Amino acid sequence: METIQGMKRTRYCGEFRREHAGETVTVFGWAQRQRDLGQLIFIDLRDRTGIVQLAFDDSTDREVFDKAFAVRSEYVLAATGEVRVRSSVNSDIPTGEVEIAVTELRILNKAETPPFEITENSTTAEATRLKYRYLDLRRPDLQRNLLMRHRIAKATRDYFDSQGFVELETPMLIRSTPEGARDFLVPSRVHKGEFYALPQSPQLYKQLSMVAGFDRYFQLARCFRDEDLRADRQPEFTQIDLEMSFVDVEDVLAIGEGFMRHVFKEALGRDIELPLPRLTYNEAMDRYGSDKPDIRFGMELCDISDAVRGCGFGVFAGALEAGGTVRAINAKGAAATLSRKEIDKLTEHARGIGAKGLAWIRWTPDGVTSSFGKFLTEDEFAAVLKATDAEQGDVVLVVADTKKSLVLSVLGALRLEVANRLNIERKGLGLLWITEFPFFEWDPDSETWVAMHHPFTSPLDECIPYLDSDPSRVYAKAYDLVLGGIELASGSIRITDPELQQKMFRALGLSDEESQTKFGFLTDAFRYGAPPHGGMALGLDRLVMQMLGAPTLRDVVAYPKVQNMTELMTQCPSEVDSDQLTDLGITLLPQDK
RNA sequence: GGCCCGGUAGUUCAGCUGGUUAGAACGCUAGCCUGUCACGCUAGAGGUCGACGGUUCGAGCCCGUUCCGGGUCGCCA
Repeated sequence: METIQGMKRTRYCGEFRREHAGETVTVFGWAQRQRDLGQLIFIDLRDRTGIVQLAFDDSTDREVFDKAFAVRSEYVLAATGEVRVRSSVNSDIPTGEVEIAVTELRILNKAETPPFEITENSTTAEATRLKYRYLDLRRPDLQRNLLMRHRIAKATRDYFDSQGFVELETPMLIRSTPEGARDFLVPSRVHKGEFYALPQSPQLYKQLSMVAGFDRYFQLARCFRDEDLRADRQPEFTQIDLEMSFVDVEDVLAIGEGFMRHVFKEALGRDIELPLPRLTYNEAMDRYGSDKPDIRFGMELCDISDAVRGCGFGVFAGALEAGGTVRAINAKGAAATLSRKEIDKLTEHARGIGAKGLAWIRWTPDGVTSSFGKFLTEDEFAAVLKATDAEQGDVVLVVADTKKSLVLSVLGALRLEVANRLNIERKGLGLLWITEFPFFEWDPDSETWVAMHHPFTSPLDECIPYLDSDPSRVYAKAYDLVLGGIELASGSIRITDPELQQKMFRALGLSDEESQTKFGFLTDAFRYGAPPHGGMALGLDRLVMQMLGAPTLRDVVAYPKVQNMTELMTQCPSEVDSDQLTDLGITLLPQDK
């Protein structure tokens, strides 16, 4: 092993071009591959910018040549030599016209054979790569992803700074307010038996910062939620968190749109047309069966209730009589792909998410087959075909239920499932706002109205009279930003009227004492002059994922956790010394297993 | 917690109806090779078939349990 003493990098590996020929340079990096041709050795030297070829031949000192002979994959090297034009050009790489004729080579560190090759588009199982994440991160695709993440974060800070936002850091050790997601708890050593929580979001602090007069706040905030993972959900993640004073919904949306335009332009060079399309929550549910609709393809839901009202099919008639609905999606041209067997699988899928069943029409060149056609009159069936715009080649999937919300959500999920199975092409970014969310949703378990948002969300002005009389008619000044079928951002205008806030707490079943204990500091603050304010939070990880077209968040997070909430590299979480627990006043209960 | 998919050399995979000593490619090791760039050629090493138990004369293959990884539902105000 040798030291780097006296050597200084001239240029990164990926930067060498024909015009550098003749220069004497020093490079550092990892040996991607060594090719030994006997009297001739080549080493591909790699750093985060790319690869440059080191050449050793009969003009090379014997000692240097022997050292090159001993180089293996992933050795860490320093090399000095003259840049020269190659006798045989490699047009596949940007540096392929030149090579470095090495006069000094130092092996800065050796490397064991890595458990998988450091190459782009690795086929190695993700679990293996995550165990050796530091090797995985050497791969060009992940390097590019994380460099892109850096650029996006930089563009974010630039944009909000240019719009007069101030970046404030909010605490990581905060009071637990177990309303929404589960908190991660941190035991207090000084106050035994008491706990901090890690923030699920800086929500309350950013609102307090508005009371403090900062007017416009933003932060790239680490957030923590102790809930199960998904491809687009990690237990810790980064939010682009912002809050603005003296604003209403339109002002926040304008900033959000301006940000999206800026970040897409800066990071991808892509232009976004403003204003972004908008759907109200109800429109989104009616047309796509989702509050985060993927609008990059069609297959919208259609209401066939009128076509089948009073028909002889008990499932449809029964649902409608009980105040339900019958809706359908038309998978255009899917008859060839979706066999009876495939439809059965979709039926299973639909049952799995709450549907009682799935009715269908399949129109092949051989004719129309249907699970329910025989129960309908010819006119009724024709009306269904018309309402769903069905033609030869189509498959129509129908869901009926007494609960409209169930019908919509099942069809919304089937729409995505079918689109995936058919490999339907997505066009555009699918960027849009969802507005006018309902304020409450009915929870059949507790038989109460529960908030769809946090309790500081302001109702639409015209809905305030219905707060007590008819919660179903109350809509919120809340909005989501959807990108390619995932919820990218969520925000609202907040309540600043202490009386209205109290009313909200009560409407959500919190007693005055409870709300005072949990949120007293906020309501107290609001008594000292709270400006009207609102904001939103955008998932940075999800933004990067969508901008790169990555299939999972793990591809854009440097050190992600896997589904069971562990990290495969460091093996956390882990047990701790009993001394540590004693210090915290914690005794563990015996665990199963 | 439910449902679905997967686990065989370091890596990616094959392995028939349960039947002799579990194969291939890449990687690795050694030798040869002066223009390679996925170098080439020759030889070699490398396996707890995730684990445990069961069925069987015999299990990589069948059954049960379990562990690990992925997707999804619940959950995520």
